[in-house]
Amino acid sequence: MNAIDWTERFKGTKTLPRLVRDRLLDVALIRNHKKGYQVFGPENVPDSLIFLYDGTIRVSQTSGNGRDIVLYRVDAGESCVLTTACMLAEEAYNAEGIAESDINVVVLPKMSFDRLVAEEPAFRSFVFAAYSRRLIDLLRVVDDVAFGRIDVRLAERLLVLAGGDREIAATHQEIASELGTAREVISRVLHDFQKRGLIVQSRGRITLSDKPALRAIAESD
Amino acid sequence: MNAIDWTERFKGTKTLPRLVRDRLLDVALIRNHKKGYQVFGPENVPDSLIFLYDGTIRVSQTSGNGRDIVLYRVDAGESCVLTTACMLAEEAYNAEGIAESDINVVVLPKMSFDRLVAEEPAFRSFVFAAYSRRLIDLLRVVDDVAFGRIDVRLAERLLVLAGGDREIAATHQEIASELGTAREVISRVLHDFQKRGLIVQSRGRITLSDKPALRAIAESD
DNA sequence: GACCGTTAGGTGACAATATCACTGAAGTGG
DNA sequence: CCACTTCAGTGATATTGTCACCTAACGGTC
Repeated sequence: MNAIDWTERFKGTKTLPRLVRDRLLDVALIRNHKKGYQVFGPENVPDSLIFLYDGTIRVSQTSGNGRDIVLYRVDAGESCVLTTACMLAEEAYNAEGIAESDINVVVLPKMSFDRLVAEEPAFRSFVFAAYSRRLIDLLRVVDDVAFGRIDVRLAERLLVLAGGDREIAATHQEIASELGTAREVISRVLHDFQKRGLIVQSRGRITLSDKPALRAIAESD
Repeated sequence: MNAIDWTERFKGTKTLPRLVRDRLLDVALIRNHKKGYQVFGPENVPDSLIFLYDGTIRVSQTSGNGRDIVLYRVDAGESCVLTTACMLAEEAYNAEGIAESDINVVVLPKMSFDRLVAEEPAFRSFVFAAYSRRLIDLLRVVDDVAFGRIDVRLAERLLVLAGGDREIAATHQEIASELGTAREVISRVLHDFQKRGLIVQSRGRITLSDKPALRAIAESD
């Protein structure tokens, strides 16, 4: 028996009968990983299903030459369905999931997962919702990359990264990897934002001094 | 009882017990649509699951100003899982599925679908495989758009569109919509291909006269 | 503090792609 | 033949990406 009842944490498990939940607590493992750990990747295809109990996982795609783009983030309470896709993929792909903070994950063996999907409607719709959510996320990424302007996308991402705060601790390179572009491009646009008084920069740090203006830019599409 | 046994056509249904298949034939509808019909779209979210018996569906995304990009194609024998994602989506999205030829689809009510997923492992893995396939497809699109060169992508797409044939009946605008770029860009690259003797153009028609060379360009990544 | 290596960021030149505004050429239906 | 529409070509310009190189800031060490 585990110390914590993680079944409380997930939409797909918290409404299940006590008996089923106890069985789950029995067969699932809880794992702790440090920030920076690769949860999955091309060379590291897990054979179990992963539920994120605590922390954030950043899922990104890497190009041949060193450029990256962030596809989406998995937050606490969500499952990481791309791993299941990876299992089934015969084609090459190059997405990877990196722990963006220290994380706690619940690892559910494939067999238990299968049984749960079969027997529990609530869990089933949880899983389908997770898949759908990711599909929609990817649609958004495609739209942004194919049709979006870089200043609009940057303003938007700055606001997301800052969250409720005014400060972001990130290098230009890291932000470029968020948006799938080159560092120089980010440097120039940030420089422009600074000249217009929207942000203040120091090494490895950006302060959003005019969030409303950034929001106006982000929403100009 | 339907005239044709469509359950023979799909990986997820052809291995099912006769009894289950007969039940399916009973509850599902077969619909015929003309080329150009919108199978689903932002204004047209179906509440049933769709299986493509015959033909091809082109799934594309539309930007604010008239640009498009093709996300993937649904071929005969596959299911169209994006519709299920659309049902669950609370956010706005702008993907649509258009019949690229006359099509026959099997429309399965959501309830029957649910029951089938619950009761039949073979059907369940068929559905999960379909989701995974689309996720992987979208990863590829993101990769291409974010990191790919336009001449490489065009060469690749020309070969796909031609299939076993040497000729393609498509305007520059249509090809631009495949790749999510502007007509002028396609015109210029095609012009270049023609000067290099790789293709011959006439109005609304492209002949691939040197496929090996195109393949070499397509694979130069 | 002085020294040194590393990383973050700035910048100019140029290439690739996108946008805009226009042109003419090729089909279509009267 | 003549309008009319659709398709394709092209120059000018804007945006974004690439390359080469530089300087500034930081972190250790002595």
